[in-house]
Amino acid sequence: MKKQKIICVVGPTASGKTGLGIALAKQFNGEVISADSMQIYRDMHIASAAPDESETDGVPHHLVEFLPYGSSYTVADYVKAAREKITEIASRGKLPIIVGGTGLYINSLVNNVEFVEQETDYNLRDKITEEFDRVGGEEMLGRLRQIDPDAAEKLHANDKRRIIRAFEIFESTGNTKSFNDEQSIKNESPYDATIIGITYRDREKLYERINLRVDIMLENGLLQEAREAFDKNLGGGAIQAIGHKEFFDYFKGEISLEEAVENLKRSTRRYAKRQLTWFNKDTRINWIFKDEIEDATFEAKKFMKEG
RNA sequence: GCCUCUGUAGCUCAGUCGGUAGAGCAGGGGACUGAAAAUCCCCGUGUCGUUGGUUCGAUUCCGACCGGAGGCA
Repeated sequence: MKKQKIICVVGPTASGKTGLGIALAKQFNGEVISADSMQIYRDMHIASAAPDESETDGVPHHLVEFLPYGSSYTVADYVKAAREKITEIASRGKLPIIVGGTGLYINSLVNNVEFVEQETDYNLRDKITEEFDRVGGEEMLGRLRQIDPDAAEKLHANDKRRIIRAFEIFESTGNTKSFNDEQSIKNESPYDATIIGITYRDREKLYERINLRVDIMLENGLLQEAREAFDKNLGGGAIQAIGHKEFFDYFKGEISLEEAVENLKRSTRRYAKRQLTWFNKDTRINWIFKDEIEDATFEAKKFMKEG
């Protein structure tokens, strides 16, 4: 079976993924599928740095700003939607270009992780969470060791979310997390992916870009957008976004605007660092260092020819 | 000019009754399979301003010098 050719553009925030993705789409007759866990939501255009129409320059963008602010979305939802988009784009004879910084989403898609067809059971999750809060992490990890020692071994007692999820899987599917994980990657990926990573060799330069971008977002009305999010007071995935929550303490009068801005810049820097940790271990990535080369698009094209 | 205080990790500072030092923040490294921009784990050597002296031994005591803050003239 011939594999479907796809291009992925990954990297930390503020590295220039969006621009590179668009440039490649224009030159190779492609369409962009976002792999960004925040750009999926509406009403956070500025904070999520979703591309403007002036930027996209006619290149179709998929899975961007299509969900209501307060809704929930999961990796499984993402992978399913992205696969459909890839098929659809390819059927039109165009090249699918995945652009984004959410490592979990990209990895799951490219590695063909197959999730169990099942809705998230939030009631079950709440129930297990209550139990966790009652007996503590050590006890819960001990119990997990009884049913799924392999999973337990990889987790720390403080890793509440993952311990809870392990029980959630066991109780809802009857299988252990480690069994499910194993099953999920049995089938070979249908994609022939060329992965291009973009970043700066000098971390300081990346951080300067981040700080600058936050200032620009503020000029573009970030505060107003955050204020609206604060007033909406909704749950869901979007409330986790960097760019809104950092202002909430300011709106409550607990910190100054200056402090809020500093917190936002710091959160973004730390996020970029985590993204780099994620991508750095993926040996398939062809890296482009923006502070060392003159033309990122030209460099990216070389990798595409090799692939 | 004189007096007092001060100079320790990138920053703010603690400390050593003389045996070469530690917190917070910043930062670094790692993990990651249904919340992932989330969540979790690990990481502190720095000419203790410079230079002499006392001492077995000085970042710690003494002197001078060079910075900084304040006070008196």
